[in-house]
Formats: sequence, structure tokens, C-alpha cells
Amino acid sequence: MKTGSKRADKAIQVQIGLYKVKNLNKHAIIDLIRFTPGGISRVELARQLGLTRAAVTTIVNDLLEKNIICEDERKSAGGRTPIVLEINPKRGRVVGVDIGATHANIILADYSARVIRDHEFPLRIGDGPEACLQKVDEGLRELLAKEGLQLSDVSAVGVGVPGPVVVEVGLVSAPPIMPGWDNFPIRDRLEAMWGCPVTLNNDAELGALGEWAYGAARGESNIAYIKVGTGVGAGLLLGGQIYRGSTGSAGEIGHFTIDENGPRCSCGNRGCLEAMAGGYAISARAVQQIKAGHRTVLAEIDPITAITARDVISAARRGDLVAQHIVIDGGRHLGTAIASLVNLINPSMVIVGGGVAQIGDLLLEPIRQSVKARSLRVSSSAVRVTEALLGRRSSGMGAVVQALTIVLHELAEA
Amino acid sequence: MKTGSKRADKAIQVQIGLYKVKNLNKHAIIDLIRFTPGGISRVELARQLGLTRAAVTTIVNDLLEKNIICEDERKSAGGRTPIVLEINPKRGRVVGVDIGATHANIILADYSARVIRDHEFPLRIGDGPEACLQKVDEGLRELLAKEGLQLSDVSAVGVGVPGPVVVEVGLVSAPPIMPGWDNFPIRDRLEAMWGCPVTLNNDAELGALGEWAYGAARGESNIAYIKVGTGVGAGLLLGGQIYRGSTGSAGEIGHFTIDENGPRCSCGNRGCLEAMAGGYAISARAVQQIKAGHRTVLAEIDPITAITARDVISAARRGDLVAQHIVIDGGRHLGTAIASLVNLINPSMVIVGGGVAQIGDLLLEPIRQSVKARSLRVSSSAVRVTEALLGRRSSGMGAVVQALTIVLHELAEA
DNA sequence: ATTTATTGTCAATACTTTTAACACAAAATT
DNA sequence: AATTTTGTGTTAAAAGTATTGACAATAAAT
Repeated sequence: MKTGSKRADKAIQVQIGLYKVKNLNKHAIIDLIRFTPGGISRVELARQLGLTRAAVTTIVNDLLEKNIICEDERKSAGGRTPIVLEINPKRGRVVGVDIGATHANIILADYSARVIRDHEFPLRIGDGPEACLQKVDEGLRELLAKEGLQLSDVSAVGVGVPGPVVVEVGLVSAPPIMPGWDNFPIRDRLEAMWGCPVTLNNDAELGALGEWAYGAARGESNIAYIKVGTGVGAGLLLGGQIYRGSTGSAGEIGHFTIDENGPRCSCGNRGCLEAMAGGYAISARAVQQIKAGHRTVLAEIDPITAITARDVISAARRGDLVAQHIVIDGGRHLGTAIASLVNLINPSMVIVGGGVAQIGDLLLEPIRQSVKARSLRVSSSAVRVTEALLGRRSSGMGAVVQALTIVLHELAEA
Repeated sequence: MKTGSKRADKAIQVQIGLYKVKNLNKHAIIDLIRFTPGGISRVELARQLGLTRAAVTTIVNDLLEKNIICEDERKSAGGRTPIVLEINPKRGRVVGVDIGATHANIILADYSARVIRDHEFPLRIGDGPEACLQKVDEGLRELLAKEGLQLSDVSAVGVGVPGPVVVEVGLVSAPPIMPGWDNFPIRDRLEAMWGCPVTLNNDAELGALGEWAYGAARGESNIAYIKVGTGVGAGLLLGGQIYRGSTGSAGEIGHFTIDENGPRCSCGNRGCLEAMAGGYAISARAVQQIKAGHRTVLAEIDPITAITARDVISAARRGDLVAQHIVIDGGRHLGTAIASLVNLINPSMVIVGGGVAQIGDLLLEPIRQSVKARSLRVSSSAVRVTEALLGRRSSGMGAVVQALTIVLHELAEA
């Protein structure tokens, strides 16, 4: 019947969070601009969103007026040179914080998500929220000071933590590895401290988001980011959106049963992935190998109970055979779990990140082999298993994405 | 700035397929009407979709004019009696077909998805597409004849098959248990045979959809439907939508590795779920028990190699202890796989359906126990494990939902 | 009978998008 | 060098969809 008012098909695909659906197309345009590397022209926007050029022009003019985007370089084509639109980087700054089990990472970025400066420092999640958030606060102030900036120069902050997050409220619920944080009002506390909007998310989720936005998974719709650190967790991005499940604890593959008769896990079960391939399992395995008399540079560490997964990794990288075997075995177990994930989720990409992932193919190859062997051909042939392109910054960049999501859509609405 | 043209928040959540996003709110209203049991008033529509009553009135009037919906009964409330809107059942009929490994099920339903008549008959998927589709065609014609109807009285048909479906094209790709069907143009063939639109989907997906629309999972957003039959497969409904993965093969839990050293599976690996809890595994286990000298009514079947999973189930239901133990063991293995699914997906509900599921708690209890023991508390305490409310008709009703989705939104667009 | 609460409609208005015509710019062709 | 082709971006009028705010309808409570 009527033909008018056509809403963009892809608008729904493009959107990240659940921002107000008012001005759907305006938000879709913002997102398409920010997630297209090198900017995008009006015509291309129109094509991808199924809108007319005229409609795009009006919306774009509005965004230009508000100084959210800017017309930048030009690229040659067939006809008239298109004007490339980008998010205006000079408009302001946001911060992404990735709080891990043993380290925290703070990233200061401009509105087009370019890193201005970042800072990583040790921190023990077990010290509880008060002490940790204190340290993060200090770290942030320090970072800002180095750039001659103040907290008031930051428009929003995204924060990632290694536990199940109730996003709407901004706290973690029943986290396995964050003693003392249960139900602590993390977001509210930080908003009070910093005087700007804060979003709290799970770190693996943010890893997936970061890699999707600026890393290895650009343009993919169904991906899993595997964070291999002290624990093992997955962040899922399904149908173009972060998937959190019904209570925010989706992606907990650390306690996948891999061997019903395997070693005991801290959760009480046997043969959990974490008990067989996590950071603790890796160092424990090293100790065991040394005691069994295998020759390795790791034996020089004293006491041997102080051996960390990091030590094993770096020994493996330097060619230590025992360490390499430990890593390869870990990869095989990881692969078994990832194979199940691939069978269930059928992603187009699996990205391995986190501390342990820095070794690259030594870990990836056994994973790929297990996945190929253990998952259905339809799924395994459709999936690429790669390492995180953003390295240790995946989650931090995901946090930046979330911060920018708040800021940009807020600005557009105003 | 502007206030006008507010699109409904929930619209995106409500939508099932990816129908044209033009007239977004009209489609959202149709869906909300069809999936609200007992109908829904204009005011309630406005509330749930975030629209004004006036806007709803105009859209509803349009739908009334087109005879898609009707004003039906009335319910008392506080003030003026609301007028309840429902899909007009008299407007036409659709058909849902569930093609399984050993049986097919055809459902004839009116536009408000009420079953007019259904028909189940044996069929071997291994006979290939030509023979099977022939049989389905005969079955449908027979069914229609009994109601004095013809094919031209059917507006659309939804079809489910037990393999990975490429929905856009309407065929299966590399199905593990559908020899001869690979790349056969199922949808095109059926459309040519029946002269009406046909959608092809995976049967487990349809099970999830059917239970979500009219069964145990009404109102839930993240569910898994586990189809336990000859094989084991899961249908996922995540974020209110069917989730198919990147190549349409999501939900293949049949080859989850449960025990790295378990029995060989037809897929070449060891310890797959299907090899430990599928229909074949169950009957094989029964034979083994009989040979080991255990007393069971199943021993009366001659030859014992002819024992089917159905026989074991019915024996278990009638109290045979050996059969019950076999079922319980199967449930435990299923539970292990489901626990991994729960950890990864964090659904609010897991629905167990398919042939084997008819025994109820005898199978469900061991599943519940395994899930509770093997998945994180955050997730396991949020999930309810129940049996399919629609019984053997879950997938067929899902197919009806798909058929209606085509028809109703097509009518609304015209 | 009157008040109160809730449902549904109508006309005027506002906002967003389309339509259709045109201006602009660069490459390909004559 | 002039012309054509192709592609990009703008503008004004028209169409479509939703909001606003006033009002009518209807049932329960007082």
C-alpha cells in the first residue's frame, strides 16, 4: 500500500546496544560511520542502509551541525569524488578500562577510537573492590595528567571485569574469581568518583566487541572471543550483538566438562577446561614435569611453586621443549572445548586472546587441529581460528567502544 | 529536539524472521497479537510497544480493514471494557510439516494457529528426497481431503527437516543423517508441487520456535530445545530470535565430546553425545545388557537386534528396571552436554523434546541433576529444564509459526 | 446518580522519508 | 578540447507515520 517512511533494513543489524530506538536511522548512520575503517560516503551509507541519498543527506547534515562527524579526505571513484564522513575525533575523549585478575589496563582514546595513550599496571582482583577501584582511579588520574588533561575532559568510561555482569545495574553477581565483589555497586561508585557516565561489562564480552569493532573480526556477525588467562572465558557476539544470556553469564566455558574423570577443579567437578588448560593448570603442570625429572629452563626458578603461566609461556617462546609441550597440551584441551562451542554456536570466527594467547601458533595450531577433528564439517570448515589482532588491548578497546556508544548516541539525541 | 515518529522499543524484540522492516510497528503489532494467548487490547499493545493509543488505533484499523485481525471477546477490567484483538482464524489455513528420521507429521491449522487436524505417518529419511517428498505430498492431500479442502485452500507451508538448512535457498547442506538430500532443492520442489510459498527450516529450530510460541517457553527470550530422537540436536532461540549461526548449523550438540575415551561414534570421534545417549546408543545398550544376562522384558523381543529405542522407552515406562537404568544413564550423559550448553548460552529454559522425551521425569531428573552439578550456579539456578508442552508436535507447530509469519506479514504489506 | 478509571477515536500538527528534478565533479569517449 | 557517461550530493514538494490534546464511551466504585 503506502511506500513512504522506509526504515533501514540493516539498521537493526548495525546497532550495538539497545539505545533508544527513536531516530533509528540516525543511530544506524552513526554506527556505520564509526565502524567503517577510513570513513564512508553518503551514497554508501544510503546503499547499505536501504535509504535514499536525500534522507541520508538530511541526517548527515544534522550530525555535521552537531559536530559529531566531520567531512574528511576524498577518494577517487568513477564519477564525482565522494566526501568521506568520519566521527569527529577532536570532539572529545573517552576511556576504556580492562580490569583483569592480575592486571588492569587503561586506554585513553579520542571520539574516533584512536588510542591517545594507555597504561597497564598490576592489580590483584582478590584485594576487593575498594582497593582495586582506588588503584584504577589513581592510574587514570596519572594517565590523564601525562596528557595534561583532567577528569572533566573525559566524556564516558567503559569498564570490563572478569565476572558475570548485570549490565543494567552495573555490578557483578556471584563471580567465581572476584572475591568480595559480589553485588558491590561498581558502576555507581565509579560514576560518583569520576562524574561521568560509566558502563560495566564482562571482559570477555568486551574482547569480542573490541575485536569485532577494530580487530580481527571486522564485519563478522557471529564470533566467539576466548580469553585465556588465569581462567578461561568466552565472549559471544551473535547476530551482530553482544550476547549475554538470561542472567548475564553466557560464555562461561571455563567449566565445560572435557573429561568426566579428569582432575578436580576448584568448582568441585572433575575435568573442567579450566582445570586442564587454565593459567593455574599450566603452572601446576610445569611443576609436575620438573618433579618427574624432565629437563627445562623452568627448573631454575626458585621455588618451583612460584612458576607462573607467564613463565611457561616465555620459556616455550624461547624454545624450551617441555614448556612447549605443556602449551600444546593446553591447546588441545582448549580445542576440545572450542569444538563444542563451534558445534553449538557455528561462529564464522573464533578469536583467541588473553595473556596466554601471546604465543601465537604454538597454541593456535593444536586448537585448530582439535576443532577440525571434533566438530562437524559444516561448522568447522566455516570457522577461522585466529589470535587477537589487538593483543592485550582487545577488552580495553571493547570498553572504549561501549563508552563511545553512550557518548555518540547521547550527542545525536540531544 | 524533535519528538515525533517514535518507533517501538520492543518491535525489534518481537519480530521473528527478518521480514521487511518497512511498517515496522505494523508487523510488531501483528506479532504481539498472534503471540499473546487470548488476544490483546489496543491499550495493551500501545503500552508494550511504547506507542500512543492513537497510533495503535490507525494501524489496527488498517489490519481490521484487511481482515487480518478481528475484534473478539471482551474481558472486564477497571473502566471501559477493552476490545480484544485476535488474528482472524477464518481468514485461511496453513500447514506445518515435520519430517523426522523415521516419521513425518503434518499439521493443518487456521490463521490463529489452532490445529484443525493432523496426521503422523512413518517415513524413512534414508529413502531420499524424491520418495520422501512424494509420501509427504500424499499425506497432505489425504489430510486435506478429509476436511473437504484442496491445496488451493492452503496459504503457505512450513517444513522442518533434521539437518543443517540454508534457509535463504531452501535446501540442506552436508546433513549427517539425510543421505541423498545434500543440496536437493527441497523448497523449490515443494513450491512447485503445492503452488504456495514454502519455508524450510531445521526441525530442532522449529521445535524451539513452536514451544516458544505456543508451548512451555512462552515469553522467554533465550531458550534451547533439545530434540532427542535417533540423533540429538538443539534448536536455539536467542534474544527472541531463532539463532542459526553463520552457516545454519548452530545447535549441533549431538557430537559434543563428553568422554575423550568413550565409544566410537559414526562421525569418527570418540565419546560423542549421540554415541552415548542417542536412539541407536540406547538400543545397543539394551542388547548389551541382555547379553550380559540382566533380566528384562526386552529380552522377549526376537531377534534382540531389532530392539528400538521406542521399545526401551515403553519398557521403562512399564516399570522394567533394566530399561529404566538405560534411560537414566542416557539422561545423565545428556545432562553433561546440556550443562555445557547452559554454561555457554545461559538460557532461561531448556526444553527436552523428541521421541525419547515422552517418558518425562525418568529422563528429566538425571538431566536436571547433571546440569545442577556441572554448570555454574549463576547459570544453573536461572534455568528451568522441562519437557515439551506440545509433545511430538513441537516442531510441527514451529513450522506452522513460520508459515503464518509469511502469510500474515505478506497480507499486512499488501 | 455521580465520580473515577480506563479504553478508544478524532483532528491538527510534527517529524521523517520519498520523489523527482537538478547541480556538481571526475573519468571515458569522441 | 568538447562531449558523454557515471557517480555524488542537494533541494523543494509530497507522502507517510506518529504525537498531541481534546473528547466520547463504558464499566466499577462511591
